[in-house]
Amino acid sequence: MQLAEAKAKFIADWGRLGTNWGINRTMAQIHALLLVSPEALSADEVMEELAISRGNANMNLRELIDWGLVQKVLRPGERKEFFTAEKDIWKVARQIVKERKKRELDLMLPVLKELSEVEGDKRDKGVKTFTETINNIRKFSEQADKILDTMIKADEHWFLGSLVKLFGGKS
Amino acid sequence: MQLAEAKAKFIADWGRLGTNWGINRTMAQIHALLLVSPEALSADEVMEELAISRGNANMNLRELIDWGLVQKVLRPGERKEFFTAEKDIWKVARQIVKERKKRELDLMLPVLKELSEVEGDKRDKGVKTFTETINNIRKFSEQADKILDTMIKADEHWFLGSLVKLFGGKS
DNA sequence: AATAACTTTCAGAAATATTTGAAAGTTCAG
DNA sequence: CTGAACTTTCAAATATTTCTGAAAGTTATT
Repeated sequence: MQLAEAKAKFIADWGRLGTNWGINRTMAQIHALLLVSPEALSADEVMEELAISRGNANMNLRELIDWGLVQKVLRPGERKEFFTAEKDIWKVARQIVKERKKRELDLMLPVLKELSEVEGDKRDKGVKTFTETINNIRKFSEQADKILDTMIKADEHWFLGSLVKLFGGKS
Repeated sequence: MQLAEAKAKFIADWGRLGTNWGINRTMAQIHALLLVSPEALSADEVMEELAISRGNANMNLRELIDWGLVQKVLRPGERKEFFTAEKDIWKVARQIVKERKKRELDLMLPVLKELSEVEGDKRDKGVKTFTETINNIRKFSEQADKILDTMIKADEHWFLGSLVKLFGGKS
């Protein structure tokens, strides 16, 4: 397969994958494009490569920067802004975990606490099942919270090393 | 908070969460409803509680069964089918991991292999960056693949026990 | 202060995903 | 077999999300 074709396939697949995970297709595609670009690209280059509008490119680049996956690069003497993506996949994964945790798990924990305090007779089956389920989810979430915090802070070598040791290095 | 209100909040929040992860809102809401229902519910009860159509209820219940998160229950002497959700959150999480892995990671790995074999001069910067990035993603994915397989097979106690030991039990 | 070179915004248009509901299909008791 | 009680299907309607592009905003230069 030639580079151009491979690149197009990667961008399309990364976009499809994003869609399945609640990330908009274009945002994932821009990310894919920058991941495989040796140099930082301008908004115009992104627009051109992906055949999208200026507004769309701008909005999704901003979102990617927000997620900490892309950075602006300024070239001395040029007005234009260029964009480049972090290429170390371990760092990318950690950043995504960090952001999703912040946007979802951290918001969910207080809600679960509140829900676990529902009023009512504990001998009532409805109340009992509700409370038990919520408490289970809560316990699970709190454990996830700790583990993810550790992962966010961890260095790749240490983290994967530990897991591989834990789970056995050989498949 | 009273049970009815708490239930409604949980269903709404679980639905919103699903949306962020590429799962359709109604499917997540049905799942939430069944998670907190002491008894299995009929399609009619689900329709009524969530104010959705018969077709919608049927399709999303089927999807949940497909994902292994919900089971049909037949009551002796009744024609109607009832639906119940697995309530052990660890099992639920494991099941979701298992299915998503099957639907996404397992399909992605061969694609990454193919992409990593792109033709072209390795001294070309474009080819070099592409190959390196793909190989990085591939290595990462293969490691994830192993770890997830272990998790899928693991028993809760052993798995979380190991992680907690690894990451330190106290926050 | 005027202009050029950019970036950002946002209302309306377009694309995508989800839902409805009525008809068709199935199963079973009589 | 027939009809009642259900479940499934799917084309059309609706809702939601995303995208466009022109106008407004910004910044640097002369």
